[in-house]
Amino acid sequence: MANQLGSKLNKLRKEKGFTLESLAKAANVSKSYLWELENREVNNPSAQRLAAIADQLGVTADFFLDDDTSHPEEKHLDDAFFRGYKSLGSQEKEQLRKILDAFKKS
Amino acid sequence: MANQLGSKLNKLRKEKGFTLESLAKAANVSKSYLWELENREVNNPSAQRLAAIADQLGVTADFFLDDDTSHPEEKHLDDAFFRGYKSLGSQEKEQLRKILDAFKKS
DNA sequence: ACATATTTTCCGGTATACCGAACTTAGTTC
DNA sequence: GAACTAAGTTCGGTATACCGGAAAATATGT
Repeated sequence: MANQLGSKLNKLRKEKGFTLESLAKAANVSKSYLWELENREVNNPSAQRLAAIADQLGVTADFFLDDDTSHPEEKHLDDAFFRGYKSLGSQEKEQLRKILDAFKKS
Repeated sequence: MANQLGSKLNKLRKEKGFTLESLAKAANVSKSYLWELENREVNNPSAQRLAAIADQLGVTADFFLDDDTSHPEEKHLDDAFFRGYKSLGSQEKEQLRKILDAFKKS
């Protein structure tokens, strides 16, 4: 599994129930290249492709870039959530906002 | 100036008082390539290089990647929502995340 | 107007990101 | 235990990311 990016990617992919091929298709990458990302010693994917992959896995691109020293886990969950939220239509956003307000009052 | 990434980069670089050469040196990139990023029609920098550049400019790599689709007024609402979300406890965040996932599937 | 210092643009070459398709391995069913 | 299937692995080739250095262009001083 070789490198930092590789092991993170492999772990996340399996957690999300993706196979190399299914994730490759979803993120518009070849599965052979996906495999290289997970297994080769050194690699240097383009920002666009990495972002596409990260997107499918529900995280942000820098999740794969940061060396996790402190506890970025929650931060990345938050960022991913926010990105998902932004992709919604306005009436759905509105519903989420109301739910949030309800939470804040308890 | 051609592309989205390019104009953002050029603007930010000048705001921060960098010349092509000084930023290139700071971010460990060749100045010629920096120029290409700013001026060529199409380009596809690696995540690492883009992150290094973004770092020197005091932004995150995603800054160059997101297409700013949402309108500025909506953006304000979004940011406020995100701030509220982050102030929640992890259980409540988790619930919101599940609701978001449900929305995304429709 | 001329020198010269600074920044930007151009270009040839090399390394490698990324691909398609073939091959291997591991499960599953009969 | 052969025959299918789905997942993972390997590999040759092509496009392009990225570089060094040279040439324009632009700014600054005299």
